[in-house]
Amino acid sequence: MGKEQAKTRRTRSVVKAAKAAKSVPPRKPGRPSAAGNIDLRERVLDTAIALFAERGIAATPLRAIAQGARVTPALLHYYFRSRDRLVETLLAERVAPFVATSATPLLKPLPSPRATLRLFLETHMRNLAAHPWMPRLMAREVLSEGGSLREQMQMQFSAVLSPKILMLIAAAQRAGEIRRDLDPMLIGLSLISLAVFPFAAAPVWRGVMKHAQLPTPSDEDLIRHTLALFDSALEKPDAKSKR
Amino acid sequence: MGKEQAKTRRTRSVVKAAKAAKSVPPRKPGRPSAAGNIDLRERVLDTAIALFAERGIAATPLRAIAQGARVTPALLHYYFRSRDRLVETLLAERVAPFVATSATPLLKPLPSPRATLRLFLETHMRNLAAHPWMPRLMAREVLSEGGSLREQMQMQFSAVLSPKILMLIAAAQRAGEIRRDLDPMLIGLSLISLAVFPFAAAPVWRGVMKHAQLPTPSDEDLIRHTLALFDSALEKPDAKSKR
DNA sequence: TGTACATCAGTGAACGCGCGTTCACTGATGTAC
DNA sequence: TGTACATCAGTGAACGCGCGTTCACTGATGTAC
Repeated sequence: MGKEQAKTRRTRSVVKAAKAAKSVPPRKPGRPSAAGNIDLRERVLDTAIALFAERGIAATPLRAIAQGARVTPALLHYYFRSRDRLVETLLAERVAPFVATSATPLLKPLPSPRATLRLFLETHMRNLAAHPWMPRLMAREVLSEGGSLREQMQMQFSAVLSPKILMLIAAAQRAGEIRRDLDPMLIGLSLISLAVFPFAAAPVWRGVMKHAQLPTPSDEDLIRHTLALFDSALEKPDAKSKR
Repeated sequence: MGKEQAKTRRTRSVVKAAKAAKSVPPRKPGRPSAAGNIDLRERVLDTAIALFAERGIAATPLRAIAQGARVTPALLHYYFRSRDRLVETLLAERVAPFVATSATPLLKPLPSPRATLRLFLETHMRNLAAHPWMPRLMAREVLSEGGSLREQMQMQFSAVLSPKILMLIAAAQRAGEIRRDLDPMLIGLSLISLAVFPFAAAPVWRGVMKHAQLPTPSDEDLIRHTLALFDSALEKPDAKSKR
């Protein structure tokens, strides 16, 4: 239908276009990328990841993202080509940098493995606190059986984070810095649980606290508490009696 | 259209029906509830909760549940009237009993608050291990902003579990059974994290372990490990030096 | 400098599809007489 | 005992709706000459 009109429109300018095409080795004719579009793209990505973390990826319609970012649904396809590609983009431009930030202490280890582990825990928790959408997205989508993010995040974790963490734990055990009677794998799992779950569940327990009219701990309180727990939990059971 | 046929069909038997209706004070005429339908209903509920835990509630179509339980989508409406009511039924018949089981140690506390806490942790983790759909459903739906389960589960937790747990922790602190320098609220949060998250994330870390060709800890290993961590983490920091 | 126009970012309206739900209907079961 | 039929559990096909996606199109921007 309208395809004919578009073709006509293009044909009308073929001669001039050919002439213009001859004079453009370094710089194509036409308008270069405009000014405010980067802001717009970022706004869409921010809205998308917030909604995904809140409702789940599969349960969030593109129209909701569009409405949240005050653009048309067609724009999302103009920028990202498809819903799947939008999710991929989110992984590359939001999740991957997040993982990289959390991983920095592991890439420049301190002399003491235990201190490195502790620094990782602290860095990771500050990173989680600074990006509230991340723990919730992790807690939800990593669990999804066919989740689009899951395989990729699983790969990033198993490839980068988890071997390094396991090695640090084992090294700390060998150095006698932490108790030796626990499985390094399970210690790592406990650390991730202590770091991620409280942030992911924050809206729930903050709601419970408010309902009970109790003071709500801040993110900083939570980080301090978890580090204190880390300090004592892995202490070697010495001569003193337990329980 | 067909409504007319149905009306005719009913009209044809009005006389007999009126006669029958007169002779039924205690027991209505007609066929009482059949034999195998309870199994079918349970099968639908089992399928539904498994799929909800796997994909998320909002992302699971009724047709997928019907297919999984080998029934027609229309049957789900015949049994549960609507999608929302199916979710409510699941809460009442699957989630509530689960919460009740986990709460039993809290209702019959031992003399020692610390021992009661430990028993709760153990009971809760065994309960989680026995119902693999539960930790995943919790980890996912409790986090959902507008989740249908969230408010109700939040209410059950804030009404029953969380005050009792907080009181136990405070009592154990007062009795000198555990360290006093940590916020009871944050201790409770850490315990729930340690109990729930590893089970919810089990498919992920089991996948990572398999990929790295490492032996995978069993549920029982995880429970033992977490209880050992509980024992040492809350120990009072005595005279001996830390770190 | 002026003007013609290629190219850009972005849109409104419509598409087919799968969703939850509804509907008239069926064969089996059990009751009444 | 036989028979008429009310009531049951369960179904196939279709409903309207909201989804992701596509399409022809527009006005603004910038370039070529």
